[in-house]
Amino acid sequence: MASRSSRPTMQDVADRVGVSKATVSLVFRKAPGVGDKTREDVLRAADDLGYRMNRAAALMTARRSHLLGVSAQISNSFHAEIVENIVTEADLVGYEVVLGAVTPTHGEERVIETLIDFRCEGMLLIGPELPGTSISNLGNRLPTVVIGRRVGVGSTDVVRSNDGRGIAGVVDHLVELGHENVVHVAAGRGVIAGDRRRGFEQAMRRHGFGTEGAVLDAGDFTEEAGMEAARSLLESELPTAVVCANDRLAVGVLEVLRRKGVDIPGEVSVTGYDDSILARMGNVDLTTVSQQPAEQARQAIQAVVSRLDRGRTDRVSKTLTPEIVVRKTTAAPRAGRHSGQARGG
Amino acid sequence: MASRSSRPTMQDVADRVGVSKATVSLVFRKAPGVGDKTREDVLRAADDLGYRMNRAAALMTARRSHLLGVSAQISNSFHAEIVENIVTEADLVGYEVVLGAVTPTHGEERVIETLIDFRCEGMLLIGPELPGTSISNLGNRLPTVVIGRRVGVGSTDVVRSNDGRGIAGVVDHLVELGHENVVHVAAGRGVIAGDRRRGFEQAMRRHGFGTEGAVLDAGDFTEEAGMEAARSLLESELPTAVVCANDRLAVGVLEVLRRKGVDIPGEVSVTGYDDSILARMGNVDLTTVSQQPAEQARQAIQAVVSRLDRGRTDRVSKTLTPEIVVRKTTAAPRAGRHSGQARGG
DNA sequence: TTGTACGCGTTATCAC
DNA sequence: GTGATAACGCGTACAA
Repeated sequence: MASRSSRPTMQDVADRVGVSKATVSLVFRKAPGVGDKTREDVLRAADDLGYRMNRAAALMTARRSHLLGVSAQISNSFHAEIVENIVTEADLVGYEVVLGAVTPTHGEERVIETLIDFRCEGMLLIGPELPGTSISNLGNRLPTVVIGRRVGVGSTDVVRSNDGRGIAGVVDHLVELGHENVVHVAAGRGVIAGDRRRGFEQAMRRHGFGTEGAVLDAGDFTEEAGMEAARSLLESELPTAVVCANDRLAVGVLEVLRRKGVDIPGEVSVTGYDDSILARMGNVDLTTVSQQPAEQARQAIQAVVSRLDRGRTDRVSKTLTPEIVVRKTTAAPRAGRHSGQARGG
Repeated sequence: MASRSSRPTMQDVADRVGVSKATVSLVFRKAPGVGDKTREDVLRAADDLGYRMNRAAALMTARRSHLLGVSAQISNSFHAEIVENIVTEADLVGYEVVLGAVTPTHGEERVIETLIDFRCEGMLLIGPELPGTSISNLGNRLPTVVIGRRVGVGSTDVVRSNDGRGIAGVVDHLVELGHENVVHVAAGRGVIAGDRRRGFEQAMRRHGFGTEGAVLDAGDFTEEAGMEAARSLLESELPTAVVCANDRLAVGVLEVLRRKGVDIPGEVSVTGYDDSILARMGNVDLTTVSQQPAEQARQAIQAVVSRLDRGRTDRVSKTLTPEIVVRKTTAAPRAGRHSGQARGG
């Protein structure tokens, strides 16, 4: 009897049916070249024995792993939403996702190395803050898709939404409402933060406003940074509108302003970016910008898979057009106010 | 020269130093029995060659993998917060986390099977909705810790916060404020939802109120379910307070009530559960219950690791005491109102 | 420290 | 077209 103490192996299944290991392997990989009857027998025997393939063993020699690495900052609900869509899409094309969580104690480089160690064939980076050269190097090692930001160097695939245009839409909206004194709460020196900041500055200048002193760098994309930025704003005369680099910052800003009794949007308008669940719900009702996470996930999977399964080699760079979502945190400024920090140009 | 086209192997490193594979293996596993000079030589050679261990190969024969599987619903920011803490804690004790995302298209069973295939030695389930017997079976296969819920059967380790008591604290708080007409928005038939629902009913009865018609089942823990529940509440006379099974439900409830012009907490008080970022921030300011995610993560890691590294065999069941966090969505009911749905008992 | 026998699928290559 | 045989991959474990 082929019942050892440990788990059944492929050989056990083969013995039971009276075929060779190789045949069993073919059956499990759904490869052609096995007769219908044999195939059925193998599957039944495997089922009887409770056999499951040993992934470590398979991974060791197989050319393909059908594994995709995804690095994301899961505390960001926008990232989480993209991840969910990626998992679904990957499933549809026969791939499995290995998810690496980027946290304050676990940097992106480390997460990526781990994903590679797990033999991922392709890599999806959600909103990476890595330098472009690092991303480019990674892209040379294996098919990589950057989601949500620009990459200046190299030939890595990119799926993103036009951040500059998204922020410009927000500025246009505010200017239409009559705002002249607008401040941007930026999120540090990363590429995404930079694009949004530049988008803000350009839009302001286009409308004839200066940008001197109109940008306040919160340092990163968290609620805490937003709260800190708001406290800093409160130290001098408030602008009539605050354009935040993402929803989390906006939520932090709202939190602090509101606690100080500032009426939103009566006294100050506030906007976010991402249209995350945070923005859509519960008394926040944030005017923000949608980045179509589901669509970005779909395109990203298409991009890796076309390289992996169909040998595509040319660079894909897909830029979606973001859409402003006007909710309740923006309104016309109070009459009689003068512009303060943002001086006319 | 040992430069093949493919990646360098352990043998390449060994050849370069003039030692055996076995020695190199020992060095990389930080095992004792290698002289200091040899160790240094090996590390330097490995560095020169750009050698990285082949995890698949190691996993195939090694007794230990030092991998922990974590199943979580990352769209839930409370889960995400626990995951982040787990990653950090695992790091400190020399383990790596493999994260499985539970989504609408990816059930828990499937996620867990995948984690096992990856050779995880221990499993951490965050707020699982699996039947107790499935969890118990899993616990018999490998060290498992359930986080955030009770498990009636089996001897699986559990780290949780006392949900019944948490909800009771909320009810006490509302009753103290003078509420008599309180409705609970429940989240379906899962264990967590059940505990909270029962906690609600018991607390109400303890205060002398009936529970007939005082529970509205929203079906699950999402914002959408909360919105639907709120619409249903609006069809008849509103209660003076709504106790939701978690923050996401509460946020959905708030969203709909507020859009209908209901004053919170003037007309209706609303409470959540989890003290997630959703509750803490941005105009929501939700009265809720803290479950100490960092502490739960810490204890959960301690639990698996004590089984894995120190051979513990007795069951661990740690129940933390939740703490109510009173914010701005609860207040005394308007004078002159009569109790409606929740009839006195 | 070092041989060296595994472990468990995969992938040629070969026979019918 | 079906299936078998055997070599192979890359560390680990254990005896020497």
